[in-house]
Amino acid sequence: MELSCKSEYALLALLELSLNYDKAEPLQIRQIAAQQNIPDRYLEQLLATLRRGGFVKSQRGAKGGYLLAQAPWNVMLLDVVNCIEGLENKDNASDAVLTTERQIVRGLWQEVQEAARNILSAHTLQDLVEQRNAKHQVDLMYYI
Amino acid sequence: MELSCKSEYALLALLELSLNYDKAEPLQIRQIAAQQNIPDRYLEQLLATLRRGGFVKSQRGAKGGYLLAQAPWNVMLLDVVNCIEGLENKDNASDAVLTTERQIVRGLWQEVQEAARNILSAHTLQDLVEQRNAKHQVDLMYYI
DNA sequence: CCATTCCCCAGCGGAGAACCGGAGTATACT
DNA sequence: AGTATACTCCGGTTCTCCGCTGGGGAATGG
Repeated sequence: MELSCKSEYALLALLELSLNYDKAEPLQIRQIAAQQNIPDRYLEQLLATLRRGGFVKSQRGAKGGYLLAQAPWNVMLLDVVNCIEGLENKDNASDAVLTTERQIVRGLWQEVQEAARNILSAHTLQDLVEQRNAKHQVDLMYYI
Repeated sequence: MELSCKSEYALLALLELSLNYDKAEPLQIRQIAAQQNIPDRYLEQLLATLRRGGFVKSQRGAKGGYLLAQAPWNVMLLDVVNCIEGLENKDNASDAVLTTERQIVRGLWQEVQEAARNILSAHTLQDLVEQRNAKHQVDLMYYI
């Protein structure tokens, strides 16, 4: 389980697109990148991956950009991370001759991974949006 | 949170040393490496790290080798992984200007990490030993 | 037509993982 | 004391991936 810079960028982009979900016009890479301080040429690749994963739709040409392909409450964060991080089917069954001790350590690792996956599959993009809005409310209150 | 090959090797070595804990004589790198199919010159480095971390004691010279520095039930797996993986205090507070969205994503990541840490701190080397012995029992039953 | 925007491929610098060698040093056995 | 054994410390190599940048091409709206 990995939550690298890559995943962070992807989640930020999807969050930004979620905030824009009700509007009809697409968001452009540049806008998202500027908003979240992400290098735009890099974000482009991540969005391409997300598009291939079916998370976003793209529209080319002038006034083009990206749109969320699914409703924010239907997108589990685990799926996003898996898509972006690559499902990494490790050679866990390789060698076929794992010592008893190795099996045990591997079992432990499975446990850890599952705990992580449980958390990530318990949240959707919608949750992030709501957290963001809640936090924004608080910030506004302090501002006033 | 990372459970790389490195950590696996380290845990295997410590597990092997735990099985040897009651005996007085030390285990040599070669023996551990051969037992678990680990490249010995690599294992050497990991054991050096574990020694600096206070997990094992070394004895030089002929009939030398490694010994567990603490009782297996006192060694939390989380500590081992932290020692071997490096505590990696990321620059989470860097820039100081994290967007609201970034804070949220970071919070999510904290959640995941804590879940992983909870599991790793809930187990000690002793648990691994017991699992191993239990599994060995089963294997013997099948063998008979 | 043409500016805009996405699309694809390619590479680069740095970091870390996994691994290998060699010279030095402490210890035990004889 | 002398030698073999084994750890210790220093370094280097290879490989992969991450984060990032660049160039050329294709589609689209005005």
